[in-house]
Amino acid sequence: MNEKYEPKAIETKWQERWEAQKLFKTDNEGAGEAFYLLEMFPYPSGKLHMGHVRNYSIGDVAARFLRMNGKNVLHPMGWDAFGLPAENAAIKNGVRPDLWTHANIDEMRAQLKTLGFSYDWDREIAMCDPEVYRWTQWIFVQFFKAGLAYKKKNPVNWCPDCETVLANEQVVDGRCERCGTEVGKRDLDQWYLAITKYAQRLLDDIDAKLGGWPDNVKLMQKNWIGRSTGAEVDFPVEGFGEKLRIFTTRPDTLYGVTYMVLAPEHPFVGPLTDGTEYAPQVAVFKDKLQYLNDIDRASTTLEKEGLFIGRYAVNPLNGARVPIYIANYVLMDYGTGAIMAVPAHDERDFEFARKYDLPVVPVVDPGNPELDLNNLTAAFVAEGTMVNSGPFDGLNNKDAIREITAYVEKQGFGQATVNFRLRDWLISRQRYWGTPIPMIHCETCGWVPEKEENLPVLLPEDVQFTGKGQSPLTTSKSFRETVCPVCGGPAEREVDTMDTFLDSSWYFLRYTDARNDERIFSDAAVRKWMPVDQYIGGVEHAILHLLYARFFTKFLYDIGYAPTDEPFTNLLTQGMVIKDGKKMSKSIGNVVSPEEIIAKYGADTARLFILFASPPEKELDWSDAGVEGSHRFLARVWRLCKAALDDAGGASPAPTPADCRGGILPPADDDAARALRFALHATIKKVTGDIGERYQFNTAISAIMELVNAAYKYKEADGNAALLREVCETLILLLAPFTPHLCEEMWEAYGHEESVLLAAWPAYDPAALEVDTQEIALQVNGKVRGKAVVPAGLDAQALAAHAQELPEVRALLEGKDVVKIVGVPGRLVNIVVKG
RNA sequence: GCCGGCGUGGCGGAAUUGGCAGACGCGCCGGACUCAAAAUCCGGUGAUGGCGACAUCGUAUCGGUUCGACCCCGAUCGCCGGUACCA
Repeated sequence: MNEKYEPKAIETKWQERWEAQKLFKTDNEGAGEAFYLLEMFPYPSGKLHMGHVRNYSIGDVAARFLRMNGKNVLHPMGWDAFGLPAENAAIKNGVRPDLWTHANIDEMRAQLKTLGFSYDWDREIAMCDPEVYRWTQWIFVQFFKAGLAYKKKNPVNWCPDCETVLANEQVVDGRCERCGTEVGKRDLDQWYLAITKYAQRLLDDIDAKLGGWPDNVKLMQKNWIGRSTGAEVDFPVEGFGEKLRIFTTRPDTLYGVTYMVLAPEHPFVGPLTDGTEYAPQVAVFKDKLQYLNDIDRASTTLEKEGLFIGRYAVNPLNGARVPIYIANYVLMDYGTGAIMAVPAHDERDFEFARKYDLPVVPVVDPGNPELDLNNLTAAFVAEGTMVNSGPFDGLNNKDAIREITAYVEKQGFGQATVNFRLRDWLISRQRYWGTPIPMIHCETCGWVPEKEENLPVLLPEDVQFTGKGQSPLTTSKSFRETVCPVCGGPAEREVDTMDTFLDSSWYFLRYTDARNDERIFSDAAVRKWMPVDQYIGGVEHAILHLLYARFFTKFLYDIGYAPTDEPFTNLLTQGMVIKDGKKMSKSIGNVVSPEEIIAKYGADTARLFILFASPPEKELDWSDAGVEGSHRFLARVWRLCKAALDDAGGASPAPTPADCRGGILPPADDDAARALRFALHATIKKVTGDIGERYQFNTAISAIMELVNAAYKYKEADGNAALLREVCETLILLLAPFTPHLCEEMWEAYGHEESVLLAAWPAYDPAALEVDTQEIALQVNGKVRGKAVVPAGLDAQALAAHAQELPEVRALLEGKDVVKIVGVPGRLVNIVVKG
């Protein structure tokens, strides 16, 4: 071993050796219990950032730990390679998107290797590879065949900057998720996936099957799916042939309806007003709304505005005649686009009623004498007793929901319904750099899928990147013109490509059998590995990616391809990397580049610091001084292990770990040695639990630091060289998942020929943790008043009894009246006294 | 607004779930080594009072439950995240 810890040479040496030995290659037939460990794959932007380093360091520690524990670990990496930046580069600089992307992939792969991550590169996939997107297209065809992919003309979210449509999920605060531009609306004919058909299952399985997911992610998905139960009720309209259907979650308030509201875009608005004196005002009102963008339209702070349209509806329950309005606060794309308004019990309706002087009829009585029901100052939305509701008076309103719904159904006025907030997934994109939608339009046969044996439908290369609102594929005549797979007549290909979220919705399945060119993956392979045992990634994917991936997996399960209908058993969402209280970003200028840190301190230091600074799921506050500290620690470990090795007579003959632990080396059995052994085995126990069960790497590292401190103390006191060597040998194993290069180098110096990754994870020896006595705290009325040494293993009662005899306790109790004594084994004795 | 989460030294964070608050690291202070510095090693470091063994206070604030509360309950304040006329 060198005198000094020099990471540069060590890291390159071991990275080359690992690669040459294919150390990280995983065999589908390999021995050991299968464990699928996955980190979210990156978009190949070209440069790794600290978020990546954190995500992949967490995964790599887990992977190496599991391997050392005898698991057969699948730990793959790939590229979410389709997407806008490549296309923008093409528009701006005329670079081919595929070349641009592959250059970035090469650069990022090299960076990942300099960090020493243990990926099986033989399974690497890039979603832009035709051999991969072939299967993305195949899945789309299966969706189509199952009736779950359809084309529909609809007002869609349109990003004027990206010049493409966006899914609801990709509109964040009324802005494009990708570029931040305000999103508008356009009427377009687009492909959808019917995710709403899976809404109930996606919701139910959150509680039924996602026990290993964080609660906040589960809640976010639940809210996003947004199930609400209620009833649809038909209101006859005076002088109009059709009934007006509304959706309500509060059928108990049906007797309190004082007006109706339609969304301005509601199809009835025209027929109800055309040719009437109200028509011009209605036109003006609708016009005004058009000028509002989505952000203002959706804002709750926008003042409610409405317009009476001159017609009346009739409440089917009590025959009340109520006016019909159109208003800006009712949306066409939820429920039926029409509501019954109950101002007494809905805040929005109340606000509107006050403004337009509409009657407020209370039907739920809170039973609060201080509240004047006939002069409400705000809507009453809580529980209460039914009033003004004919036969339902006197019921609790919760019960009335059930009773009135049943009555409505019996009378044929409507029925109980469930509504979801979740919309079908719009997947068409007017872009080049994505998976072509493998559909063909034929004048006679309509939309038909490309034959599966003809997949992939390749991206054409003879396209022009104009950057204008149409898919660049439109400009390729050779692509567009084709023949109908059904009738053989002339036909046209779909020119839009797929949302890139489709790629990430199934990539994890492909890793199980990444080189299969006949099937999306073999049954045996997917059964061997799926579901992913541990998935690790950013919480920003809590809704979009994780919901889509669940949807795809359920679908593939239903058609017999996936062995489970949930993809990810356990999920760890890692926190952001921040600096000076803000997210690292170029615009703020607080970015620390991983390359810099690796160049200065080495990959091991970077990995160690990023894991030590914070528990994985929390935010990580970057600190340059902290990095320095981590580096110092590694140098300290190096010196300790070198000294221990030299003092114990060098590497030769190389003892096996078992020799070291079992004791062919001279025994040391004094108090100091026993204390160090205790520390060693307590550390093994703690680190094993922290990595294997809790995923709390920061406390695992601090425990290792404590062991190092204890070893130094022992060494300073001229401790036994053989024991010190034994401790260091185990220390190397404990640290190996975190700082693999350093540990390989030391492991080799300690006389081992095989990689430390192939060594067995140390097991703690319970015998070393046995003690005769232990120190406990002495409390009086819950306040610590002293310490005492007591025999180990006393139960609560025996401990309390023993305590009474202790001189320390007697001293504390002088002149006091003991009420009782509480003993907590191994911890403390609390003496409760009077006065 | 609604739904979550969080609030602990100068800083990052421990306290494995009701049992010795502040582990570990950073920073700072002191000592050893050195001609000197760096590096390294050792020690100290929540606040207040005391030379001192020690005492009092202390986990956002106020109150409660308990022998015992950072942890459980109630109220308040602040920050973060999700979502938002979803009927």
